[in-house]
Amino acid sequence: MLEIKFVRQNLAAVEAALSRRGQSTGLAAFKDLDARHRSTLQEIEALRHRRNVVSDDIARLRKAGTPAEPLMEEMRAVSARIKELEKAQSDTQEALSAMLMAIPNLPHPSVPEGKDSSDNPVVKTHGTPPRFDFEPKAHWDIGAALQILDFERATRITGARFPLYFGAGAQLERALINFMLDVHTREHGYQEVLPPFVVNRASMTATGQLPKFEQDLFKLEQWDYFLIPTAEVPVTNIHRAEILDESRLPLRYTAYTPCFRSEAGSYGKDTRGLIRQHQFNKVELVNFCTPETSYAQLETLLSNAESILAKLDLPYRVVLLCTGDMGFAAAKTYDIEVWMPAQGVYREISSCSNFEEFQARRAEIRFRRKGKKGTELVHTLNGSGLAVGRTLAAILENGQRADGSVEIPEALRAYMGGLKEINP
RNA sequence: GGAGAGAUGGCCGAGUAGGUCGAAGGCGCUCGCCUGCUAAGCGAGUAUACUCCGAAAGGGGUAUCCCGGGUUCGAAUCCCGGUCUCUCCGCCA
Repeated sequence: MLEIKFVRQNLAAVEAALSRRGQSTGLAAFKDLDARHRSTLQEIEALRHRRNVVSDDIARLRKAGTPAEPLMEEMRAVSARIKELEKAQSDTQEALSAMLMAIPNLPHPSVPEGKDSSDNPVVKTHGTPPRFDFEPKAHWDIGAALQILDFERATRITGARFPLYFGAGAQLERALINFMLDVHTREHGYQEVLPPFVVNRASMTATGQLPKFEQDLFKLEQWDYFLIPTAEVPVTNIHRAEILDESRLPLRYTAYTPCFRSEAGSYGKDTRGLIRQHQFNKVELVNFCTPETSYAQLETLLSNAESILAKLDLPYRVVLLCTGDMGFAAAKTYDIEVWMPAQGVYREISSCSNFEEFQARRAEIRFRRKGKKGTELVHTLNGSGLAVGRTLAAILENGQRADGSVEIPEALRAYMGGLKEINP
């Protein structure tokens, strides 16, 4: 959420920035609504002041034994008027906040203008795609042949787009989770957390999934609770409504969770394999820091996520998302894309974003500087480190051999009981 | 699922025959003094948000004692609803 004062004072700039995102702003009514809200507020507050003063007078009169009926009579009218104004005020307030909640974050100046993913510049390429002297297979075919992935049976258990792993596949997924958590905690200094996988509406609102994107979420029947689409939600909300001490920043967490996404509107896309599932595993990195350090932290976060791919010897590249491709809450986002040989493309495997104050304002996560009065909002960042299912898919495709076996990256072998390859 | 208790400032914790309570006291923290060696003592200060005035420094106002309603001239204090926490019973990995 943007600050209402900022929107008020920079309405034209906000609209311009939003049009860079390819959004129609719908801010036409803002100015009027905001003005009405503030003038009514002043009126209400003046009346309340009058009431407070007179109430004290009444108390004094009564103590002195003087009748106060006339004043009480007057205050009856004042209170009725206040109630009337408050009712009107709550309507404008609601409209105003709905409007604010619907405004996406402003892109950072370093974010290139563009309309979709084809406009994202590649900022880095790492490793070389492997060369095969045979036609590389897609990971779903490899997985099926090795009997470690079984999407057909998964549909029996649940429905389309749920994964089912067996044997070395299940073990590999688990190995990846442990490997990623170990690297981030031991080498990068993150604190591991294991949060709830189900969260309430306030948490979803704080990180920006609600109110706009409810259709993308799985909602529990009978409860106003949701399955998390990413660990970002529960982990960012750890500190909701807190005022942190500056000395604790940056606060960095890593968390493994399953993620649940309804993938509304994605029918027909990536219908096969592990790329787009309703449930998948992810290790997430979350960072709370001071405003002046957040862009340096973003670079660190990105390199922390990249290091996993580097250690696994998977070729990847980093792209900078353009204005039209960024998520709702982000000010700047890098995507890491891993090489998928069967399709011959780089596929997103991590998304690392700086949200600046956007989430912190909704979540009321502030900090106090040493020796300074007042509070400031923290900046929040997060990134996948990494999406586990997609990493497994990349390992299968990049490590495949002509005989149908798959080589396990060296860094993972210790997590696989020394296993070097998965054989049919 | 059944029965009961409770939710006050960074923390602990007073405060109910409704008014002078944004809220005692303690702890913590900040600044100063004293003292001098890693202690104690003394003094002062120490919530958040919104809004108005002001170039600023700063000042005024409103709201907030879990949340939402209600009663009342006036509510931290009374009434209703909700949420959460704790205890006991039941059930359960």
